[in-house]
Amino acid sequence: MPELPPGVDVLWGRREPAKRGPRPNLSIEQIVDAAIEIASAEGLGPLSMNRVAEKLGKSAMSLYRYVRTKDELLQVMTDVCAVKNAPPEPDDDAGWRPNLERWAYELVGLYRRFPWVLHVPLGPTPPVGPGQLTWLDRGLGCFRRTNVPSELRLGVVMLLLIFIRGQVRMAQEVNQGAAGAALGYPAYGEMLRLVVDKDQLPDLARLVDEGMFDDPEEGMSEQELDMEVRFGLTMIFDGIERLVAGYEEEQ
Amino acid sequence: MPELPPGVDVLWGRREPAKRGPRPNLSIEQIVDAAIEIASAEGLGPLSMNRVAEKLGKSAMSLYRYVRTKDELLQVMTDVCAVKNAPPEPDDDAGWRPNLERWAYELVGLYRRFPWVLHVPLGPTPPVGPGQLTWLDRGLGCFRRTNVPSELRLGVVMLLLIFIRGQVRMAQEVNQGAAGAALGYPAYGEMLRLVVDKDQLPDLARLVDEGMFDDPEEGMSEQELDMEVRFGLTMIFDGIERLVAGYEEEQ
DNA sequence: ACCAATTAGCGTAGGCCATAAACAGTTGGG
DNA sequence: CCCAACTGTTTATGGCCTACGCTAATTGGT
Repeated sequence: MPELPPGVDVLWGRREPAKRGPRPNLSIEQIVDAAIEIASAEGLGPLSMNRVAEKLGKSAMSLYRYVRTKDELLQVMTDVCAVKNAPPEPDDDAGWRPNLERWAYELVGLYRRFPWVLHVPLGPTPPVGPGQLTWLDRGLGCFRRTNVPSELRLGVVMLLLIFIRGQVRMAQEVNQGAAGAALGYPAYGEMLRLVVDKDQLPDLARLVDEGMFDDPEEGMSEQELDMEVRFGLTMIFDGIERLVAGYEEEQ
Repeated sequence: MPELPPGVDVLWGRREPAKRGPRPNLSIEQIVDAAIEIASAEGLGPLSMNRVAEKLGKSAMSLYRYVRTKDELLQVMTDVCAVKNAPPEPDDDAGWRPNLERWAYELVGLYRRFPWVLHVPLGPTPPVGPGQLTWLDRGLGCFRRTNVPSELRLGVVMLLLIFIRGQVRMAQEVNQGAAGAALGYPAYGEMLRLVVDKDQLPDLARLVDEGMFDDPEEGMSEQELDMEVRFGLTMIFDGIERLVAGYEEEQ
């Protein structure tokens, strides 16, 4: 059996319990839960091995009996997060589009509830944890009653995964900017007015003049965020629809 | 005049030169160039203030006369990168789609040439540097000869920015995985076969059986990468086309 | 001509961080 | 009972960013 990348054995419960030695006073679940709690409350920045251990009343080094490295902990955290927030089961009576739309908006909700997931650095391999693979599977499952070829299914689901990740992250960025505005920086629209030149950036200048960048700084409501996502997703789904039109319902 | 966020004054050349004191033996351009060189060659990980200073034959602390913080350096680096690789000028005789497609593929090329840009942490505000704003402007400019409303223009260009960022980053991830495969991990398809259960992840299992995850591990060629991007972009552009169809060429 | 103000570059040091290595205490198998 | 395995801790190393203070260079004002 070849060696698996870090964290995979943990996630799939393939780590054999120790036979000899003192009984563990800690568990991976506790560690991961504590880490998730910190990250959810304060972000990835303040998440250090020391903080996690402190929260558990243990020493920092004790964690390394359960986790090979901090990066492994991060990878496991993200997958556990996906396990605890499972994707919706596709409804075989509905069409692929409503199913996939529900899947997409659930994913948006997950990223919005756990923003730090978007900042976890990429692991040494593509995702192989049960959580992320389940999300992938349920996305693919939306095409179960169609004849869409496999490559297209994978392409479409990947496209959605990528876009949703990016979109929610961008929304975070804007919100973060609004927070910085409270710290003394001028609002985004204000700053653009200071630097955007009508001759050098004419098309952008027009939008700035129309005040298109003025409102979002006030801290977008969830509704507005939803709107942004909805816009992009609608466009993508329209594209998908044209692409898979020929294969639909040809059981 | 309100205080601008870090780096903006530098990028727009609004920092007044010192009147008194010894002449600077260094310049922001040199520092940024050196940093970009390091990041391009080895990535963001080995990029430390010490490395940059070392490359310039100076001490680490001397850099702080030109840059307020390391994060400011990173923000400036990304924008300078965008300045030196300017977007294409839209051709007023062509339609919006070919123009926007050229713009999109140029952006793909930029991210592929400077992968570290995708890993620069987000700044305290949305981008306000001349480089990034120029890219935004040229994207918007593709709709110059249409009547597409401003909100839609912005939405479309944002959608493309987000998707391209995510897609290229994902491609990097896969390539990185292939590199890790050389380090002893089994190939991605191999790993999936180890963990994917036919009962729990049926739709994914089918793709795994078909060998859909087997080839990309060999280190995708540029051609293949282009294919992946092209697939997603085609889908998006089809969606955009439907969305803006009503406004086209109604001068 | 000269002093005071300003600035460039550097050395030191402090406070974080991840983690390698050695050690003390606990447990089950032979 | 004793050894081997295992847990949790202590200690130590090396890296990082950067606050602070110093020296030396340069210039404006008088």
